[in-house]
Amino acid sequence: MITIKDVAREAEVSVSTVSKIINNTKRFSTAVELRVKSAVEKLEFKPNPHARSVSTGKTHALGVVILDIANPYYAAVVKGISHEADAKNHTVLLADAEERPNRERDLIETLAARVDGLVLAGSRLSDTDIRALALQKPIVTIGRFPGGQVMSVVSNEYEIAFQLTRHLITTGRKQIAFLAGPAFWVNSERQRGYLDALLEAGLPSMIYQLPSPNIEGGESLAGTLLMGANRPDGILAYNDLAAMGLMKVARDLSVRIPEDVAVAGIGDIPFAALVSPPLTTATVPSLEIGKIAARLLMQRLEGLTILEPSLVLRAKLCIRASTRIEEK
Amino acid sequence: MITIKDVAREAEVSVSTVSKIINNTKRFSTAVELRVKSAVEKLEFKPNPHARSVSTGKTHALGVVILDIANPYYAAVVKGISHEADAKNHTVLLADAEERPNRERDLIETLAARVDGLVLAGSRLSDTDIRALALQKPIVTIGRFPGGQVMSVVSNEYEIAFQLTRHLITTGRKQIAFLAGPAFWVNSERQRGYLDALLEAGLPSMIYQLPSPNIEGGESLAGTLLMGANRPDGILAYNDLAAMGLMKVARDLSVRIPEDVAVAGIGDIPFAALVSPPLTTATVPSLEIGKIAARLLMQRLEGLTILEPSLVLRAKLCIRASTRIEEK
DNA sequence: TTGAAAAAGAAAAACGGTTTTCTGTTTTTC
DNA sequence: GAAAAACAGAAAACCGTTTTTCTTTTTCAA
Repeated sequence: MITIKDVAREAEVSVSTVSKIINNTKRFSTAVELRVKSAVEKLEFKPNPHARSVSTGKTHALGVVILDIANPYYAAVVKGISHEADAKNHTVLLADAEERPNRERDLIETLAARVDGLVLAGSRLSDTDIRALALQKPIVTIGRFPGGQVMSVVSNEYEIAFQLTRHLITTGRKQIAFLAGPAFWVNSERQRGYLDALLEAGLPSMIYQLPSPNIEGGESLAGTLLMGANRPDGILAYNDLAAMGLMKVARDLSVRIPEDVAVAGIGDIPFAALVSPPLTTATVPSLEIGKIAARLLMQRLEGLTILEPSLVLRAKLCIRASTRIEEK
Repeated sequence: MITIKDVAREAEVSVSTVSKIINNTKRFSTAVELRVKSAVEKLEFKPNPHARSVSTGKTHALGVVILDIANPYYAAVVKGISHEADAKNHTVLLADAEERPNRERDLIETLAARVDGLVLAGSRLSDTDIRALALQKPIVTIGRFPGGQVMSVVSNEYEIAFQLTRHLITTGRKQIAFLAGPAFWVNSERQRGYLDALLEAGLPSMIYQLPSPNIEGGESLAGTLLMGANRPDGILAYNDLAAMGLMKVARDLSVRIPEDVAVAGIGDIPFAALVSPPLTTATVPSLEIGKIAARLLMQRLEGLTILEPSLVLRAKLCIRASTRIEEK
């Protein structure tokens, strides 16, 4: 390993001089500056980030804990975060919680020690836990609203669920089910939106709990739901994955979509447009959400006072064929 | 921040004693041991990993550079790596190269400084570059075969492409196109398999270059391919994403699958079973590939001589409706 | 009982950086 | 033309660990 000492020797200056020139924290004569820079070039010196961190207490890295890397929704969020972090010369370190709270806790702990701040992209921890973490290290959550020191970026969950449900009602559905995700903020809001839309129309509600908010979850619920006594004629799923899992089983069972059952998801992952029929959903600005989260975090790291520590970005309806019935 | 010094003070022992007890690198009297351990408990002391790394030169972390986090294929690979790393108490740090070689280079550089070894899950760098990197730090590639010091895990690409193509031929296809991915080992092998199968059957080959090996790539190629003068009646795509992108456009253009064109992908990502018709593909043991890659890397880190630095795992055909024609 | 070996634990050096302090030279300034 | 200020650069202290070295005590065999 080639260290700052080697550079100092090569350039015939002191170690401190090299350090200051590298970080240009002080100006030197052009002669010295040149010697140092060419020595750095020649030896291909890369400052050891660990040593740097020990010394400065900063890492210039952001940690991102993803709820589930297999959920394409988070892929876009991550790209948003990365782009913003790149722009400010921060490194992004990712970790996949695999929907397991204990694993998430471990990851946060190990990651926290290695970065300046954390983004929790879909957490399974309690609000209290997250608030406690935020006392140690700047944290921004995505899709959660823990309050306290925690900064948050979310979208208008209530509204889109309300609108999607209303859309289902508009197409003439009378028995609309909601496939609920894990009991956290996002789900509550979506569920509220769903319920309020039904209330408004005077329709009954049917809520089913997804065992997991993904393809398998949708699949596992589909059997009872589609073949049960009172099959719904409309379904709003917690997310696109669950909706798509359900649609697969529907196809296997020859339940027609949207004729027999209309299905809507939330998220608008790239695959939502690929299935047949294409999935009605809500387009969540995931890239933008990631960007804002990163921006918020880095502002906090720079010591700026965050004016709006909680931002709500707007998702929009995206009506596709899975709910559309041809005009009769 | 609470440091080892605080613990030493609290336990009324020297710093070195604390260090040695924590890493149990030396035995102490039970009295001292107890004092130190309860001090650690009480103060919730977590050793600073950076300081540790500076001192030991080890990080106990593996870096994983993913070609594209939006490609679900890699999600499974990452899970495989994580599980194996967990089992040996290693931290996994992920980074998303976004299919951009320059970005990949940067990521590798920053990550290399923070970890003990690297997994490149689908690289865009040249074999030479990768070999050069492997001289600095242990590297295992997935889906590449750079040789030199580089360890590799791949699957039987040639064979599955051959079999898929032969399958298309068996279903009566005469004009079979290959949508080629980036010009690296994986693609060459798949292409070879494709070509050899055609050769065997005495059929002509049609190779189209995907602008990018993902949904958009498949979509952008679909227009000319499906509406052009000599439309193929069978298509083997470099991967599932490209196949699915193409299928979407086909549906929009009312080209029937598999009646007009049979389509096959490679990878068997979870979504391949969800589209309509379900996609014929090759099931690549992605989880297992990740596990083996991690195992290989960690063995090398432990100084073990790697007996087989290059492993080939077997993928299997997965025939679904996108190529199947009902018996007439 | 002695005296060498072993044990227990503290002190100090090291890891690779950054930052503060210090020491000579040049420049200013009047 | 002398004192003060500014400048250039080196030296030393420090960050939080581990590891080596050193000192003091204890143990145990002869």
